[in-house]
Amino acid sequence: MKIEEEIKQSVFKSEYQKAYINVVYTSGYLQQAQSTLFKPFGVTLPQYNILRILRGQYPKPATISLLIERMLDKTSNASRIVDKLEAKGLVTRKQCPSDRRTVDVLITEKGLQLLEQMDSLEGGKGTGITNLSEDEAAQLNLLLDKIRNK
Amino acid sequence: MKIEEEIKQSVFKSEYQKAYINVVYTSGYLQQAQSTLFKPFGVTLPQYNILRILRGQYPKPATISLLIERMLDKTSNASRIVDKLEAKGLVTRKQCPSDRRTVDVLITEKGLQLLEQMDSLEGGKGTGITNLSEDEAAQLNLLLDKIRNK
DNA sequence: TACAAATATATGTACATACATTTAATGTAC
DNA sequence: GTACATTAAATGTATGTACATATATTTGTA
Repeated sequence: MKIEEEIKQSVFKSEYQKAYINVVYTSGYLQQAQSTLFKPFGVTLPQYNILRILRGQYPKPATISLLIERMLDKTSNASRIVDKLEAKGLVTRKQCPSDRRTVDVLITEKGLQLLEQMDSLEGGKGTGITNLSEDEAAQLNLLLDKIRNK
Repeated sequence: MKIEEEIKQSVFKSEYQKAYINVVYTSGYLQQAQSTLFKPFGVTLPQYNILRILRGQYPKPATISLLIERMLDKTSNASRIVDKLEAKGLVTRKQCPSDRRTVDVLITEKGLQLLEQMDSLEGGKGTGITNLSEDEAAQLNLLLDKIRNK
């Protein structure tokens, strides 16, 4: 559906303003879809993202700083999301001996197994961007990268 | 900057997965920029969005349902955002006489003046999508609309 | 009319975000 | 080596999101 219909606003100041709203709206749309998909697994989207980063590091641990650096939303609070994951037994946290300010966060076997289950879900229909051709997806990536050119 | 560099992940499962992450990341990037811009005015982004909808209706009031329908994030809680705006004197809320279940929310003079100030900000550099040509913005809109084709 | 279903809004709770502050450990200048 | 700045992580607080539930009102229907 066109963005005009989605938010029932027919007039935009410019194609730019429309694009801004469209990016934000589509992001919400995609995240909500994925969040619904993940619900049965008992992890939220931010928690899932942290788990994926940790799997990328595995079997090395990651510090909180590294998690922040790689998170999609850099201003979010990694400490507290790791709290939740730790409470569920999906990660462990222990003080790093060489620099006692930092914390080694490591995904557990249980965490790895959970991700594997969730992968099978993603493997099928994927990320929600199923209506585009590969070329269109690539084109979209170019345009989005260009937006962030500082 | 390319999304690969932004989140320091060099490998994606597909152009689709990359596009998903890119949409979400870029949305956060744009919103954070706008939020920073708006900070001095003492309203958050969701609050600003509600104010804009109310101005669109002015001098007619809007119900909470109408606000939800037009909000970018439809699952958010309009009632509580209106609470905050009311506390700041930017909107008024009163029970509608013809249907006492509904509430008439109306932007105040103070709210209109605030928006006008903020417009001047937006009017200049605009929405953050300043690196695209008009054609590219239009192309982006097409691709994003297509993603949401159910 | 009575009464169940639908609608509009508000509220409770868990989680996350945004941003400032705190605490502890490390690095560096003198 | 003490003093001060820097860094890493945690914590406090206000706001917002997601979702379930509650409350009041209206609508539809037997």
